[in-house]
Amino acid sequence: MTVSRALNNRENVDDKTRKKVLDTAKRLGYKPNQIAKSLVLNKTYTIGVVVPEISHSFFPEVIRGIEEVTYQRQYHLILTHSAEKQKREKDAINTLESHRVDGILISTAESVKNFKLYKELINSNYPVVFFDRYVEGIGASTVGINDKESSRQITKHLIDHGYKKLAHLSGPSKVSIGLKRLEGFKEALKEANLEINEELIIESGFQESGGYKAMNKLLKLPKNKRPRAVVAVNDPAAFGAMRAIRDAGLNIPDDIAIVGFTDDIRAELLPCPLTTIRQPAYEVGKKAAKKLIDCIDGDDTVENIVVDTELIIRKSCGCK
Amino acid sequence: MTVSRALNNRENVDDKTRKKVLDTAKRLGYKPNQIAKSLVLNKTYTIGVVVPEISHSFFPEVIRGIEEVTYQRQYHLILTHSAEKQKREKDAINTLESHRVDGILISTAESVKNFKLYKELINSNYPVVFFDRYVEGIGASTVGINDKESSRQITKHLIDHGYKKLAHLSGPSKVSIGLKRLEGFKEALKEANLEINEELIIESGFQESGGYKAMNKLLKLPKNKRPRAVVAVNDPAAFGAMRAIRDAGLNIPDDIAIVGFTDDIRAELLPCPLTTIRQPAYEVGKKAAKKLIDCIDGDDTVENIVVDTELIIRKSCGCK
DNA sequence: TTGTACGCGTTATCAA
DNA sequence: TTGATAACGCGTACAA
Repeated sequence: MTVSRALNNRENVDDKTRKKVLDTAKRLGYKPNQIAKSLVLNKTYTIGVVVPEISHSFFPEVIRGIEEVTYQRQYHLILTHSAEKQKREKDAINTLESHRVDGILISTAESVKNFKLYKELINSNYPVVFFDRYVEGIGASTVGINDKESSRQITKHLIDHGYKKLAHLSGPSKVSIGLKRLEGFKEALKEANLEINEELIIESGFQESGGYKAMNKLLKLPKNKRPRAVVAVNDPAAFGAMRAIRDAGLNIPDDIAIVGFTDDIRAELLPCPLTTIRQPAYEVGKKAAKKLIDCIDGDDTVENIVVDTELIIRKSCGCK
Repeated sequence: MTVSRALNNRENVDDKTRKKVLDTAKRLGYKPNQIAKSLVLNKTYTIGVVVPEISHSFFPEVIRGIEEVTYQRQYHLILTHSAEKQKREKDAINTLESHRVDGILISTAESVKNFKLYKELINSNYPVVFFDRYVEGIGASTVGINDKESSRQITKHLIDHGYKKLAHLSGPSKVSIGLKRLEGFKEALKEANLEINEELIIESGFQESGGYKAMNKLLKLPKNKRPRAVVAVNDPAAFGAMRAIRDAGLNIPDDIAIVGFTDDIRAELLPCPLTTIRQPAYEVGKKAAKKLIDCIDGDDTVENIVVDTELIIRKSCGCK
């Protein structure tokens, strides 16, 4: 016990004893066993992170933000990856619980169809914060952007520059950010008194391959029905769509204009740089981690934290 | 004890008892406590990863590879980030030890000046595998590429196309891959009987900013001493250098040719696509994780695993 | 200031 | 097949 006190810099230890303990600890290469500590304190100083993908742009930046905060606040990070699969996400959450992480940060996988697991987690008082792809109204805080408003804004940008026939490549039907972006798209059309043509709203999902396929469907429409401009749910989907447009021998933006969402690192480097919405990934990571650790420390207010986005105008929209 | 046996699917439990246990466990929402398990078994099924950066390209892919293997083999991942700082790397390793991870994967930070900490780790029989930025000859396995040979190859490519005055933007002087790439560069010059001009070898480090600064130094040389082609230690350094060249009003590759190393996702998208060496990041991650888990499982052979690279010829070298 | 007893949740071991 | 006991390494509570 005296050893424990000495190692933890408590007051009530004789200086000589303390020195002896510390010297011996050093000599023997003693390393405190965090596992035993966790067991007795019922606290691991570890948080779990579940990301749906580890691609090249958005999520690594978010993770960097999370890591920054956890490092500062002396927490650690168990990283899991759902690969957009519901089963893997479930496995991840279960093992994070088993490892008794103090809280969990989640960005939902594309294929998640119901929120029972999340609800159970939250109802059992497990601290959970969603980031980017969130589920609202089930009692957990969220950190994200204003998807609807940002989507409305970028759609309006196209409309303001005279485009009238707009298509939308939408996200998976169950994922919040996809739905909100779709809403924003529709709202912008309504505000401009443009007809909403369901034929021009195609589910692409979040991946490049889906964007490619979805765009090809649009390109198969008779010429007079084809869209003049496309709002993609995110940048990867836009990249796929751009490839489809180019493969069809058409020009961006002269034949078809297109905009994305994310500001992927590749967006500005493309042959025709992509107009998009910049999401501050690093900020999202930091705020999510902060909120989670606050929750762990007893903050039980549920917040929906919104970080600001920025419309980045490049060439693909043909407005510049 | 019977409960433990039932939950762990052991043989010697009566079927009725087992059913009762499982039902009750479910009803109570029982989740095994991995922490307690770890304490008694002295095994956490967790590995620690130390990366020097979480940028947009190489390391996220490596991590994806690591995650794939750990998921399959039922391990978990504690991710730490040294941000290229020696102190943070040290903190990371210490806390990973305290968390009793079963093994550690390390890619060394740029600023690490001595290997004492690594040696202690390895000498205390802690399973350690280095990946990408490795330290050889201290008893740990490594997974990387043949840096020297790849560097020699890409340098030779430039020489074969007639360039005679070559510069090198080198990595930090203490990091293995930087040194090896420098060696490869020199070797290619020697083989071609070209003079090695130390004035044209400048330390840029691994970051874009360093590449920019280093290139500016080269550009300040009198015109007749300036290099005609530049071999950068990696792609980010090359990106910085390209910016410096463009800022000086010069053309790539007509005034100065340049090549990189990594095949960062941005390399092919640049206005002048970058000739580079492709490193199979995902493979590196998988092989490193596999080797580490093998070590944990008792494999005590020290291997230096080399994964193949590929020379990717684009426009920046002016050879195509 | 120092030390003793106990408990965290689990498994191994050995006895019933 | 089931159960009792001890142990993993640590911190809390209390006693000396």
